[in-house]
Amino acid sequence: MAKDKKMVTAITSMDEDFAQWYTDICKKAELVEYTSVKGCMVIRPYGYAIWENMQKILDGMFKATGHENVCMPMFIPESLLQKEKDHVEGFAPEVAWVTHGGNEKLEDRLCVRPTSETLFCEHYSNIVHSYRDLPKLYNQWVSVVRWEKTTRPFLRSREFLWQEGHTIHATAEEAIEETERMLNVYADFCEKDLAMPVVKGKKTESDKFAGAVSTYAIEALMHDGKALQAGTSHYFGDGFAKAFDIEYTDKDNKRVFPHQTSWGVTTRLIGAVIMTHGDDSGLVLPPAVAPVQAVVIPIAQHKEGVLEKAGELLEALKALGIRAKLDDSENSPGWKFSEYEMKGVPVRIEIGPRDIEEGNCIVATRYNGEKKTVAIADMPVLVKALLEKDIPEGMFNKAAANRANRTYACTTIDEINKALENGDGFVKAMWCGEEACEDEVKEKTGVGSRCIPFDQEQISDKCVCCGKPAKCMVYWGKAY
RNA sequence: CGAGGCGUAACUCAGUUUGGUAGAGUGCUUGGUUUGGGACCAAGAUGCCGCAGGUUCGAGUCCUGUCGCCUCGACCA
Repeated sequence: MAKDKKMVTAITSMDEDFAQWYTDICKKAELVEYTSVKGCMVIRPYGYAIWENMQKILDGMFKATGHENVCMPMFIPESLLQKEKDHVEGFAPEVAWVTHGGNEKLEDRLCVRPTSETLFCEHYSNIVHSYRDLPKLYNQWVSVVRWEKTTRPFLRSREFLWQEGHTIHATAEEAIEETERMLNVYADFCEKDLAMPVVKGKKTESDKFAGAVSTYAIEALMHDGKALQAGTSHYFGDGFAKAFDIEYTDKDNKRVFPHQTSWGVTTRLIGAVIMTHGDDSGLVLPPAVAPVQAVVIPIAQHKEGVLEKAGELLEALKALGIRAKLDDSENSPGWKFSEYEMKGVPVRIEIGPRDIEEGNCIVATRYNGEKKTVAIADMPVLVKALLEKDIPEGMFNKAAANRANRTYACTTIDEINKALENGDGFVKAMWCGEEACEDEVKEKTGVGSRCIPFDQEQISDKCVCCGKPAKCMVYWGKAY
């Protein structure tokens, strides 16, 4: 039976087992393949193409805001890693140490970079001497290694690809401005290009990056109601400069410590896209990062004229700058429909003998399953409009609606627990600012603080935990 | 690091209880018929049963050890 066959090949439904659904998509959409090293995966061409598209857009945004790309070494000497106390304490447990061949005996052990603040600092101490040398607005696209205990494709791997921006400024004001600017760049990218709504905010003290004065983050809510940190931006003050002896001479010939920032996003964004937009038929990609934006599927392609017409449609799409593909393989049309749905291709165009006779084709949009008949002559322009406007907006609104349904404003611990009976989600609740209350909320409800959003609301005037006067509203949630 | 699960064909797995010639479906190759939601028929190829010891006439199956992977928790991009 055809029905049984479909059961065999279908992915696990997201309601049944969200984690399994996620891994099924990663494998079936040919994004990743496991390797013999735990937590280290092959990012396959289709998955890597998504990352390349993300890189291209983000890199353009970085360049537009004055940043330059550099490349630091992969290895960090232990002595260098240890210069900033909080930083090393945060990262030491998960660094990978290098053993090497040959006779060379290293007094100073080397680790593989878990992040590159220390390398940038060492470099800055060599090249920053005068206020004329500032600012330096650097970024690098590399991989880093953190020896995580449990791993999942894209969400937590031991080696992952990212970009890390590291900037150094004459004043605190400039550095703080930079920190906020880059958080906004990330938020814009997520919302416009990934169609993924995010909450911008500040991390609590306990959740700060190791060595930072303050950490900002964008938080997104996944389809299952769990929160995912999609990007971070840190303000370091002059702490690293002091630890690494970075000093410059200002206009008044005084020795001054500069102020630094760092900010990053990773291939985790691919995981975020999967878990924000995906459905039981597979991946759903936002057009901006989809390796294939439109796929043309010929029906009864052996019949006279069908492949030729399909080829014309392909060329018409390409002429408008659309990343289009024609699948003229021998697989059945039904197989192709399922295949490109699994791969999340935003738009599908069907063309068969019947359509050709009528001068039409069928345009199907992935995220909402809509199919409509369109005159062949109008198709390319229509598809372009779909890709640029209707689909990203529709996807964003769908994700935003899901988040709204799963966002609960609560004034007491009991209310939080009651709200979470409907399923995981964001909890908006007031906080007094004490770490003890932060911990207690997590212990009693399972949700931890995600961030203190810039857009504050007055849910009540009392802390959700201790009832004392509240300082701010916090977004709480279960984290990935 | 704690708890659970799993390692047999490219993939998903059966076979392990009770030791006796290595199995199925999918996929792959070839030929033909098909094509508007994972098509059909026919013929074919594919195995260090994770690895190492042990018990035995004989081990995928029993014993010991080991390595790896997955999921869930705690920690983290």
